[in-house]
Amino acid sequence: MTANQLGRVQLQIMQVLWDRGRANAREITDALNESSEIAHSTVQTLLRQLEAKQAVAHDVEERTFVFYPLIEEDKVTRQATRELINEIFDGSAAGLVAYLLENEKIPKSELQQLRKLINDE
Amino acid sequence: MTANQLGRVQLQIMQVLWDRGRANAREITDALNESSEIAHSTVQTLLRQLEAKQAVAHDVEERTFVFYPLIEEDKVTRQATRELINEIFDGSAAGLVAYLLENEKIPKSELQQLRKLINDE
DNA sequence: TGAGTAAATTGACTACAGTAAATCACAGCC
DNA sequence: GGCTGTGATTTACTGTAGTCAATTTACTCA
Repeated sequence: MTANQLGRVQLQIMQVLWDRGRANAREITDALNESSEIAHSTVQTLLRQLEAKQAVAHDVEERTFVFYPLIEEDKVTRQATRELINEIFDGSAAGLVAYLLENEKIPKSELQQLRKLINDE
Repeated sequence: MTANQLGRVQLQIMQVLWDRGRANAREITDALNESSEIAHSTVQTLLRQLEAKQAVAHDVEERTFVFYPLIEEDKVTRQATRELINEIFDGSAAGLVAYLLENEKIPKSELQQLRKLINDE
């Protein structure tokens, strides 16, 4: 199956879980509500969807569900990045790097670190 | 709202148009069929959707529609890249660059050019 | 034992991408 | 004038994300 493709809000939920390791639905709703309004039942629906695609699982503790991630953040990062490279940058990671250097303003301090990185390659 | 957000196949259609400047539905279908099977009527449906969201427009020539892009490739590139940075890399373009340098094998020859780029910054 | 509460479950709806068959319209041909 | 092929239009269906309200379930405590 096309298992791990996440929607916008689904991804936000995963990020809460990656962050905390485990959390119940209420905690996730509260966390998401810090950036934008979302109903608790919506979060629960999305948790189900995530469970259906085996992105998360849950234990029962004190009769509430405590969710935890099954897929790794790194895998999602890699996959999302790859998708951008393939669909937009014609498969060239270097093309994306060049684009970023030319078009995104990167703070001096971070540029310094990147310079180090690239010279070590 | 989600105005200019393109689906997977919609993007492929746009790429054909950016490439050629203009093309009729048949030509687009043929181009897409080089990589994977897709019915002509599907392409036509998607062209309508693209027209509805004002991503393309058409002229009539010899009673067939000749489509051309209304949105610029650059805008889509920028927007897709920004989305990745914001959703996955916590808003940090430098973070994405670092990730790419560390995780994507970039050919030596291209690394050389990137080095030049980054040192000019 | 019954009220209150918190969580889970159910059900319903919108929106959109992708899929494509069926049908319509017309121009050129025999 | 009817036939055929091409392209446009119509219609229709699936799947999935996101949205929630309403209902059910389960437990606590007064």
